[in-house]
Amino acid sequence: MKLSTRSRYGARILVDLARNKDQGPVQIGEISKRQDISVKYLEQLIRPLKKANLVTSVRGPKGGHILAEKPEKISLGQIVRLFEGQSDLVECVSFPEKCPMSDDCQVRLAWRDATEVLYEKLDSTTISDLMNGNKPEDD
Amino acid sequence: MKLSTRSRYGARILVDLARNKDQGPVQIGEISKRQDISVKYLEQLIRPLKKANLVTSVRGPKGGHILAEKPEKISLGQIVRLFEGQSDLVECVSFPEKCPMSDDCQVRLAWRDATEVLYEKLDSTTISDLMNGNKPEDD
DNA sequence: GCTAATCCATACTAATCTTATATAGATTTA
DNA sequence: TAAATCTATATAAGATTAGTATGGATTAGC
Repeated sequence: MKLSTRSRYGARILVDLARNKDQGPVQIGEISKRQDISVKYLEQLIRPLKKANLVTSVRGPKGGHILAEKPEKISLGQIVRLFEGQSDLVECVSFPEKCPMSDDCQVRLAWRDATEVLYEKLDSTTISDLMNGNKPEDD
Repeated sequence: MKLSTRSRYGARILVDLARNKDQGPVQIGEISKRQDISVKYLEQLIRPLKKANLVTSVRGPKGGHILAEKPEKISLGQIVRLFEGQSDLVECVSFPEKCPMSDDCQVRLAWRDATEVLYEKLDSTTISDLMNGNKPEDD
């Protein structure tokens, strides 16, 4: 039960943008150096962030990426839901039809409740909570 | 971010044993039929459950498997920790040395807190909570 | 117009993990 | 003696992950 690096990197990218938002659009190359993530992989990760309206971009020279929302408005929950193919702990939580017993399955309800508790926590943690501190560029 | 089937099956096995604890030792063949898990796979899954002292076994004819603890004493948290190779959401939570920035990384602390909240919930959910209901043998 | 930059799509791959199944027995006890 | 657990290891198919590679199209500052 492990978060994908995409979620972890996604969080780091947004924290990086939040930290550097005073200096105008932030270029992928800069993020790449600071976060040690390849430019090409960053391109892949930023795309969904843009689709989700968490990031906007400026094209052309001096262009780059900017947070589209205030850091207080972006939560880890949003990021994780965006990047995890399956955001529930078990499939039958969101797709009860995958299991013939789902109707009155106590175990399913337990996985569902645990998933909910987890996301309550993630949803209440924002980029703003994470951007302070002594340059924790990692994880 | 998905639980392995081993955790899910582990929970189902223990619930099955709890439900059938009045009829003496429960044989792997019976569990296999009820839970639709192969005998050989069940053997693999029961071994760690025994090592963790959640199940005891009786050998020989009429033998089988019995819960070693009361259902109220076995939690989903124990099961998940037992079966998930990595029980934290991200590696650096338990192994900060994996990341050079772990010392004062805010993001790491957030993943740690989310992991903790999740396990608080799993630890407070017991097999006893799951064994009632209309035969939910699945998930 | 040149160039720095984002944007887009897709393909490939290496490695790892998952989910079993298979094989071949040793041991225990009704 | 036979039903059952126990042990250990090997194999394999499939999925997923984490990236890299390829090859460009587009935008806009200078």
